[in-house]
Amino acid sequence: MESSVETDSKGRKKVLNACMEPCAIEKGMRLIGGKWTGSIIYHLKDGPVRFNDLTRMLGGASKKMIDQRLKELESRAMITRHVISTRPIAVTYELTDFGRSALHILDELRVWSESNEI
Amino acid sequence: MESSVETDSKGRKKVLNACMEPCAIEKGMRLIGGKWTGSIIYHLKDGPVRFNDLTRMLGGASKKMIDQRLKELESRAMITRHVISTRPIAVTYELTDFGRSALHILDELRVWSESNEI
DNA sequence: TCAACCAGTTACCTTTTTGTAACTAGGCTG
DNA sequence: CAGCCTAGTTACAAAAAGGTAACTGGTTGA
Repeated sequence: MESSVETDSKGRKKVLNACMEPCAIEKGMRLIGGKWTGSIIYHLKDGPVRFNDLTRMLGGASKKMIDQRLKELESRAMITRHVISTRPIAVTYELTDFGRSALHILDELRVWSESNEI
Repeated sequence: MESSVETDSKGRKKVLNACMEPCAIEKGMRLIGGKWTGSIIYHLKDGPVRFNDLTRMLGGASKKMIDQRLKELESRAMITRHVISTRPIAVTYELTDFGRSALHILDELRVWSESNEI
């Protein structure tokens, strides 16, 4: 991440340590920066939540969106899906330790964001 | 952000405090979560940087991308643009105090992201 | 029986985003 | 003169993302 630019005697520029494709910040953003992704993680912080309850909590997001994000998060091992009953089908989503490790970043983001209000 | 779901005696569900449209986390993500946005802010952390130097540092991003992001950031008062010479035109971009206030979040994101490597 | 619940899924359409490559217009170097 | 430098801009095309609303197939309660 410590990129710098050098100029040789002829004015030709060269970069040291360029961020090729995804540098750490970009990679991190791709994990928690998608639309609604951060919000979903944040709403799981107090324990397992059921699918339709999530859709209700995140007023602006469609089921399709939430379904997509949940699948992404599960494939990255940030949440787990548990079927707690098959009769009237019931499912909960829960943070893994890895998912939980992102919470402090999201919480700082929330505090910062709330302090930006004018 | 403290959404919860209540069920009445008839099993009907109701949400308290649903996140309508953009809750704090979503709003924050829209400020620093765009593609390359976080990286640009982060690369300005040590002082003013020139346009083409930024494009060189962020190897994977096109000029168009960077141009767009810079304009967004400027319109949100997170960076400022300075023309330092018109003859051979030269411009630098610099963080404002507001832009700088996002750095600690990005730095935590970077640390977290780097620790995720397998 | 009607209506609401569960957890999704599906098709369709629109919007947004992103990438590519060429171009501006002038200046400096070898 | 060819080729790189400055900071962008432009047009075009392709790809990805997002929203809507209906539907599955079964359960439960009034």
